[in-house]
Amino acid sequence: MRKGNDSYHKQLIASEPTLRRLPNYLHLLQQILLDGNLNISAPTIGRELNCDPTQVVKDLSVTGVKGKPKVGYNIYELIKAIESYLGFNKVNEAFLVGAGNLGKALMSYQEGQGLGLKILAAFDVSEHIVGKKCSGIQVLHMDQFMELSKRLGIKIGIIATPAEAAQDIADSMVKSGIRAIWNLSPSFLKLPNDIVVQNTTMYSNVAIMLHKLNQNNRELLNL
Amino acid sequence: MRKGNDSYHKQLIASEPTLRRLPNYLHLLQQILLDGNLNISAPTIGRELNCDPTQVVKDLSVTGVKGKPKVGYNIYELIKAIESYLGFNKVNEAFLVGAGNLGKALMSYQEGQGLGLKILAAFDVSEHIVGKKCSGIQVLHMDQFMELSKRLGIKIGIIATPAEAAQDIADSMVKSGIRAIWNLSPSFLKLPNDIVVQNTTMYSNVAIMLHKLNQNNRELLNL
DNA sequence: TAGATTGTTAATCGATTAACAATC
DNA sequence: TAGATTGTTAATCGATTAACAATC
Repeated sequence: MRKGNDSYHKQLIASEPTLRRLPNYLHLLQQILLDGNLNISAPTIGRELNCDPTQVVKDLSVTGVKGKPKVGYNIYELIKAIESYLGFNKVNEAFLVGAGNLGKALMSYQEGQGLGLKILAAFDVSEHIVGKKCSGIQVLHMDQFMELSKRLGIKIGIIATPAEAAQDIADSMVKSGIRAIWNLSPSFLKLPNDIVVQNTTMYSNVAIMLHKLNQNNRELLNL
Repeated sequence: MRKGNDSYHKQLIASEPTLRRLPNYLHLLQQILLDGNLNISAPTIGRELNCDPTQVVKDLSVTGVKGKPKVGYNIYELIKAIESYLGFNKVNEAFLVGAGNLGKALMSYQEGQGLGLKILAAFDVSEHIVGKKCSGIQVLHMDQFMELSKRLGIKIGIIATPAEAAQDIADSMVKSGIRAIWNLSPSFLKLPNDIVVQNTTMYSNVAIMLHKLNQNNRELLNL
């Protein structure tokens, strides 16, 4: 199976923690590249990102990029490899539902760094926002969602609505052929198993932070 | 050490995955309680949240709440215990810096479910927003941040600014006595080790979602 | 060459899952 | 009582860390 080809790299499956760290590396590398550097070593990355250098090496190994002892990794090559591994280099077209504050925030992200996603259009039901443009993205009425989504063959849906509306929207998304849903509403979606769902609730982050803070306080009090 | 007291529960340390799941349980329980139910079993929670019942049992055990075989847990008791465990029952006063779309989204969360945080004030530098109110929260100029933060003894800071401004703001926060920082900007902060930092970047979520989606596609193609 | 760094393999650590006794 | 469910203990699984040989 393609044994003779050195440049061939079997797609390794990264663990979720690794997957979560890869964008951090990517972000750092993009900055370092701007500074005019060509190579970077795992220990340097570790120092910058406050994590273990051997873990950096392990994480980066999933991309198939080989570093050189004493020199490190070629930054440009690494960036391209991570982008490719994460699918950030492809045009990942998505529809966004919910053009409130959170939806607008996502649309403005798009203008800057990009998120690996290309939001083709946003949908809402409020008269105040439908028909307007946010960060260059047209906001359409939700009525048009199903037809447009089907016609354009959209595979990724983003939900940034209040919790109550989320399940119905998710169902519509699945019906229209969407395969992956990024759910930023604080509701748990019931969906077929073959649909990829990524829940991003703000709550869990606060929970972890408060717990660490309380833990710290307890240690200070010697409990 | 307080051995005779049955109601005494030594504060167990939950793993980060557990901590991440607890708010999900909490959210479900709050809904179930509204439906008029009094008790809930781990298998039921598991079915609702699509996760393993034994894991639910293990996760809930950190709160110290005891369930009854065949009956399950008392929902109200469980809610109170999780809230208390996560520190959501206390008034966790916080200052928010950055009243753009993301900052506004956070402020509107506050009105609804609450996030376990009480945002006392928001700060920004833009004339367009300074002096206004968002979701009932006053937006002040960043110039006032340090003094007010010190005077009120604020311990939690939230950063929802562009990446460039984040490090300076974080430094100001530390200087003014803040002990925990929730960083929603896509930048890595360099801070003293005793400061609790919770980074929440949108990127990692997209990364995981795209990866799962591509993985799914690959499976469909039998690769 | 010497020393730093990669990259692999093994060891440890921790979380999840399974098994089962206790109990309502 | 019988059966469902808790809750603990053990087994498995997986991720991180450590050790070290390879190599530039």
